[in-house]
Amino acid sequence: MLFKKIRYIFDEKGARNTGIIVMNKKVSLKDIASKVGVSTALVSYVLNNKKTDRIGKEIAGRIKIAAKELNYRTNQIAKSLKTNKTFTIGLIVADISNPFFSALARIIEEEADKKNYTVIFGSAEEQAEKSFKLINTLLDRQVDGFIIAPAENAESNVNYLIQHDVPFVLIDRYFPLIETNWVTLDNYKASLMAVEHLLAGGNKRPGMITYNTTLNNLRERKTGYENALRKNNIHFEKDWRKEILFDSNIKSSVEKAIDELLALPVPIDSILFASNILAFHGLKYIHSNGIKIPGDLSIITFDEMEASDLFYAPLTYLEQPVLEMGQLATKILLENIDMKKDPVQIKLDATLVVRKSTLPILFK
Amino acid sequence: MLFKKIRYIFDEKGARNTGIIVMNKKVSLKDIASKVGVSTALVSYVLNNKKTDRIGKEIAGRIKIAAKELNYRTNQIAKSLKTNKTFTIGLIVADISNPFFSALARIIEEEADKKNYTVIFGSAEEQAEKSFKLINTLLDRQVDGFIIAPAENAESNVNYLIQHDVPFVLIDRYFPLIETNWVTLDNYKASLMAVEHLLAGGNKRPGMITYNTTLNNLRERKTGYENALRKNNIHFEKDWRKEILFDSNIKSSVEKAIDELLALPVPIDSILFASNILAFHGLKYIHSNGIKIPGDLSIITFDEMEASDLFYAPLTYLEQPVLEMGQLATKILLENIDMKKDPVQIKLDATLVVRKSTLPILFK
DNA sequence: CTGAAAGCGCTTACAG
DNA sequence: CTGAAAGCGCTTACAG
Repeated sequence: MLFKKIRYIFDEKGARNTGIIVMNKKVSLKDIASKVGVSTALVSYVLNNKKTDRIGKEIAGRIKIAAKELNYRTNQIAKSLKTNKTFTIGLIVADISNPFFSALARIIEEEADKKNYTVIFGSAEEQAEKSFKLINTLLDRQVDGFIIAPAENAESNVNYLIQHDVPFVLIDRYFPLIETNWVTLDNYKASLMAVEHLLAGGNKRPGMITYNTTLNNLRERKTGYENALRKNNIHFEKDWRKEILFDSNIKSSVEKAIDELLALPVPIDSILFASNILAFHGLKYIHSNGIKIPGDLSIITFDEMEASDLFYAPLTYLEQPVLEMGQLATKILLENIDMKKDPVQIKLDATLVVRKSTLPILFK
Repeated sequence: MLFKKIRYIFDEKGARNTGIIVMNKKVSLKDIASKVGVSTALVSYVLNNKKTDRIGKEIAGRIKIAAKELNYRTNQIAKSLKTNKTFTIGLIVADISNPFFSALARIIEEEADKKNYTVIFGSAEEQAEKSFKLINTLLDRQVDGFIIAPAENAESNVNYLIQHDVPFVLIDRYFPLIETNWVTLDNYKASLMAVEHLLAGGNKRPGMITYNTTLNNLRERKTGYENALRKNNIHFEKDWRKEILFDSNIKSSVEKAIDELLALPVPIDSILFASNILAFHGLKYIHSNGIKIPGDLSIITFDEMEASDLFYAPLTYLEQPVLEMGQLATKILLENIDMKKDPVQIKLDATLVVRKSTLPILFK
């Protein structure tokens, strides 16, 4: 990756002297300095617009011209070594190919770029050990900070960052006991809203399909569901809620869960899915079993479900403010990189997008 | 991002001398060297497993222990400056949040990680200028090479990389006149196969909806379509093919295209969509107009269309071998980083996944 | 078997 | 207004 470059040797007056072909060499400050006949220090000052008041206009002009002529590009690695700053942030999510995370990645990339930061990413697959490995790999590369969607049981990772004074912002999930920056959805509120929407539509026995995890975002979705029932004087039967293991075969687990929910002595009449992936598999199964939505079953889910636009009953869903989430996380991180600040903790509201899958019973 | 670290001063024998608290300092080779009482050179050799035969076992052991005790982590920036190698690759695609590209990103990340490479990404939004800017930003950061899905008219970007001797592999698209590494789908063959599938099902007038672009992957899809008609003695009417502008409102452009295809004196009886995005919008519109698939219209599309699993007529599609594509591109790139090689050009076959949307007319 | 020294390409405190 | 020099944290050719 070396530049083939013709470098000329110049005398003090800048007149071309000899043409010597130097292969595989990028042009450095030194090349500019020797072309113009000044020190590298001066070149550095001029190109970085520092001490502008103290440097002769004429010489500054000549330096800039020479830099352009030689097609100079600063070696950020060298600069980083000296300044101890890489203008790079590490993004660690569960899986970059998950639509939610890739949407976030895109937004973070754009926000970062505005401030001349670059993004390195890694997928930790919901595994704390993988995440720890990634953190260290990226720290070795001297990233200035992290945006992380932490895995279950990754408290130690987060504490590691705190101990080492590394700026970071958690996204999507956080650990209630650890005082740090995070930006997430108000999952409790969203879930409560979802279930109350089901109840308002005339449903009496809402079920829930979620993951079996201690991740607080999903725990809050469970609590929201429970409290919505309580508030509405509906006794919560624990058989109404099914929890899927992260590392199980999601498809068959969801199918089994639905079978069980519908085989109850008094079956549930509606389902809240805790994620689009769960909803996708659930919907396919429900549909293939000839169960009518919303007639037999009302359905609501977290996360946008574009896939259901083509379904006869497009799904009602809780839309996450991904744009705001990504922008805020990046903003908070970059501020913390510039200067250590007090932790900022932000819960954003979901938007309930009502569609056919929760049509009230009256109109079914 | 500095490590708070307690550093001790040791005498030549390695016995702890004084405890001085040094804040915000990462441990360096020098710290290990002074702890063990050897030169940094020796420490470097030991930790990199170089010249192992020449270094005393005992001293090597002490160095390794000290490194572990001090929690040493090598500063890759410093190493990169010296070795002129960053173990970083740049990934430039149109949009990282596009499922096709985020799937590729995930695979590339994994392949790269196996060889201790890290990935920086950027979205060029199908704009050659944005792509050029990204290339330079990442070059400044001394990436070792690139994987790029080049934008239309980005030949100059590619030539720039060639001139500067930067290793890279094009993915998804390439420029026929530029001799370089690339991995793409055999778009011509895939398109031919798709149209012949439509014809074999009894369709007589297949239409096509694609983008108006000179990108060769999409051009090949056009040629494949034309040649399939020719091979089967069907006269190609140019009104059968509609081309959407990249920067138009995709949804309304697709709707207009479908209106026109169906308003022909003798309307088309089937449609090949050149991408999942086109198909998604097309399908929604077709469905909302009460047109039956495959009864009134057979549909086939490029790219997986998970979304249509829930549709009453799941789409027949041409599946791209994303895994193979990502792995090959990464492999070729890393080989080229290690040593300059002759260009490798690979076309991979699509898999035709037949589903209900192209049920033969006999069975409609 | 081991170390002193130079150097990667920058920045910047300091001296003039 | 300008430059010489040190130093960021590594690697490695060279000398012993």
